[in-house]
Amino acid sequence: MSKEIRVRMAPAPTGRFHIGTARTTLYNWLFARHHGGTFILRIEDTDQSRSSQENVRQIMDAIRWLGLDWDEGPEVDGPHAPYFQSQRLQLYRDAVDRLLAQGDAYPCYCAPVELEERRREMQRQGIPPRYDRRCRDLSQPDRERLEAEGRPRAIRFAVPDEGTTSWDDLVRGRVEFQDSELDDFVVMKSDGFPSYILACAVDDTEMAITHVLRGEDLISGTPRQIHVFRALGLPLPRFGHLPMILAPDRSKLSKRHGATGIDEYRARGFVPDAMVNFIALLGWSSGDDREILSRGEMIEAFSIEGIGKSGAVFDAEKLEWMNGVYLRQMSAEEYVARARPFLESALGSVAETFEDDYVARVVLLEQERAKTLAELPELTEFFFRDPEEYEDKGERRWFRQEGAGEVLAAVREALQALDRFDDAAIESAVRAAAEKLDTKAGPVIHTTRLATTGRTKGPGLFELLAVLGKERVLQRLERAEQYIRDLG
RNA sequence: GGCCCCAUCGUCCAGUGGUUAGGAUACCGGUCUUUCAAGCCGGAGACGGGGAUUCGAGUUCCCCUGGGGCUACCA
Repeated sequence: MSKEIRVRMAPAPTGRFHIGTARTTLYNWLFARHHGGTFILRIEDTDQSRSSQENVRQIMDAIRWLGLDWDEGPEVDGPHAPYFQSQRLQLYRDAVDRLLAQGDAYPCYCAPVELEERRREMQRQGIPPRYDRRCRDLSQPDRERLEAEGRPRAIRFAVPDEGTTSWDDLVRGRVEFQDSELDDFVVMKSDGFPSYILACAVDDTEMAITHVLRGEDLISGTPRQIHVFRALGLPLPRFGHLPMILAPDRSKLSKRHGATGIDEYRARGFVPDAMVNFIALLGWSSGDDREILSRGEMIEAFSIEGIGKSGAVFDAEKLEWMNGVYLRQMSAEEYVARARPFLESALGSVAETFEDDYVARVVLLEQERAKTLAELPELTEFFFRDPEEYEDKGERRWFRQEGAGEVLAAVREALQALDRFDDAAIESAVRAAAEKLDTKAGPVIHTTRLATTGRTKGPGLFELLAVLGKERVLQRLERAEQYIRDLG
């Protein structure tokens, strides 16, 4: 019964691609995929001074990194190309001309500074700051005079004085605004570029968008847009306004709250699947208790009914947990491939000095411990460099113990004798050494760990030693023995 | 200030008139164990307030309170 579903994400390239934008993108994508519809990416670069190519690139990078592919849009094109509003100016001009011809819009010659001044004055008097419509009923001679003066002009939409504009919001139900609350909004700026309200309405129609899913911050623009659609005789899409993503203090998430850009999370070692899963659950629920959902499961379960109405605080701790889950369930190949860049940027080119296989075995040892890829360099540093010092706590507990040096010597001798240096062989050698020393295995293991890694925690000792390799292990043990002798 | 939206554990979600109000995270305890994690088991932790409707309200309605968004020639 329903025609093909077409949705779009229409970011303005005026800043980084942040969490909130990512979620809107994701919901649109899920909605399209769930219904076998089309997901379109459109760049709303109508703000000439703040848009940049660099931001466009970053936005597309981020969306691709998240794995949300668009069916129509920049670089993939489609039947409604171009997908940059800055390249569709004629369309908006035509629309504005029609509005003008119909008397639904009029030129406004007020300068921004004047507007600003009047706005302040209204605020001072405690009345709602709104455009006073002084250019709405300009006489023809006045217009010609202003025009002759070469005054810049914007085009404003003439909103009716009374009436109500309402729609059935997909997530909120009926929303209603009094037209008397609306002022005569700008539909085309003096630089000849359309305003968001107009461009968006025109494009949504031209691109045959059926559902507009966007942030709640745009809800008050909706009645204005509806006026534009109606004046132009265009069919209305369905609107759905998504709740905001909030900072821990429940205000709108912004830079001052720390990382908000998707690229920042990427740099911090989060993986796309975890990001997507986590963000999906910020304001949407499959209806059951599942927390970890694959993309397929999300697509399958996604519905607008499952979207909540209230704002959701972004809980970075839960994201970390979820990222850990994804890291742990990731295939060894993918995990290693994703981990490697983080090691190299932090530790220099480990690839030059260490075999690929060694690096892979190292990071694999930490797969179940890491919450983010970014903590890998710190976690695995001792695999690439000899420990320069020993943790204080460990030193007091193990190295200053009577006979610590003998313990290490015994372990070293036992390991020295090994031909095969693998987990099992190491384990039995170490345990045998402990037995010979007539002590429990625990203290021997801890002392050995400290001697070979400088730390009190980390991967299982036997696996760790096996990866480190016999030569390095023996060397480090010897050094530690010397260190202990020097302690006196 | 005006308009619009929202309101269940600290946080994210279930719960669509009858539930010991459920799960996840974070926190605490236990267990496993060579450490740290992970896992497993357990604990603590919420319906903002007041009316109304009803035999019965977290669930419906109204008011209050609280929070948020918008209030640009930005989107």
